[in-house]
Amino acid sequence: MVDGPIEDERPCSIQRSLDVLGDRWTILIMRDAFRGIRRFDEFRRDLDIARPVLTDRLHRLVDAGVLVKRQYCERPPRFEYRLTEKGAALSPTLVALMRWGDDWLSDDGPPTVLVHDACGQPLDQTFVCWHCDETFSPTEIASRPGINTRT
Amino acid sequence: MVDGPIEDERPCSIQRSLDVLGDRWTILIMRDAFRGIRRFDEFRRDLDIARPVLTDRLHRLVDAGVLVKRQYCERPPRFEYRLTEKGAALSPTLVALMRWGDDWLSDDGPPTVLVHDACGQPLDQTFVCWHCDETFSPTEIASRPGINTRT
DNA sequence: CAACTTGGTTCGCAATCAGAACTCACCTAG
DNA sequence: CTAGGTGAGTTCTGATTGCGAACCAAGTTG
Repeated sequence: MVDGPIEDERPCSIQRSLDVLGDRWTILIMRDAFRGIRRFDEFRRDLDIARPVLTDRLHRLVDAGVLVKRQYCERPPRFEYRLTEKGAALSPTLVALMRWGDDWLSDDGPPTVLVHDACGQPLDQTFVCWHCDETFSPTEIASRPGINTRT
Repeated sequence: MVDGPIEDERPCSIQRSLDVLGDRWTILIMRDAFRGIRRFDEFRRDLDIARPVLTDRLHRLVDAGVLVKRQYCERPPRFEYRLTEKGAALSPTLVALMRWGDDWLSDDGPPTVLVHDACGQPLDQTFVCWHCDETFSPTEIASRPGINTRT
């Protein structure tokens, strides 16, 4: 990313995203949700997180609309936390984090490889300009102020 | 992302990435670094972060090889923190976070728009399979265990 | 010389966290 | 019918971590 100024009077979107995701556990909880984990105790065991903290984080994520809590069994009462559309939209973020870890922190090769479901070949994540109809690298990014559609 | 299992005995790459980036300030510091902020006091003023915390985070980022501390002025001694190649490689992650905030947390339009430098049109971030030579959506992702290149 | 700037370090207090124990509703085995 | 187990928490207690304010040092400006 070219380091042009990304000034903004309104809080930047990274800041807003981090207001939801920005603590030590939340992103790991979302990762687990993507891996198909749904129940309180599954999260707890997988992450080895203190119960009160997990309770709090799940509630926050539900409040943020990223997960939904759903009772899937009346008797005994059992609940599950599922990704909403908003939560599922975080996949590019998690993929980007995962790939950075693969590329820069895993000297013995990536623990897990993401592949294109259709052909089984490793996938890549790129920037694309639909106007020029080409993919390009981070060095070709510029930025400009957004248009406030409300005003 | 399809919720196939992403099991791994070795710590997952998201976890590893978060060991470096996973606290309330670090990603914001990196965002500022991308915006061209380099000096201690610039970070401090922009983020409104406590000095001891900033000192600590900058040192950690330098230790992690994501920033370098460089003295650019002898008298008076002045330092700057710059992105390394490893740090610059985080741009897809920051872009993904920013776009999620734009799409799901900014009801009055994105504060800042990233564009393709060559044409000035908004960019997109996608998954691409070079084998099939096509871009695709998160629902078409699968995963498999990585090959341990060492063993 | 005094005041100011940059880039910190050292305090003490406050919020946050982890761990263990407790609760409560239900289910299962004996 | 009781004993024990599970899922999904809540409450209580230290221990960490974070923060704000103050301090410091090197250099520069008035």
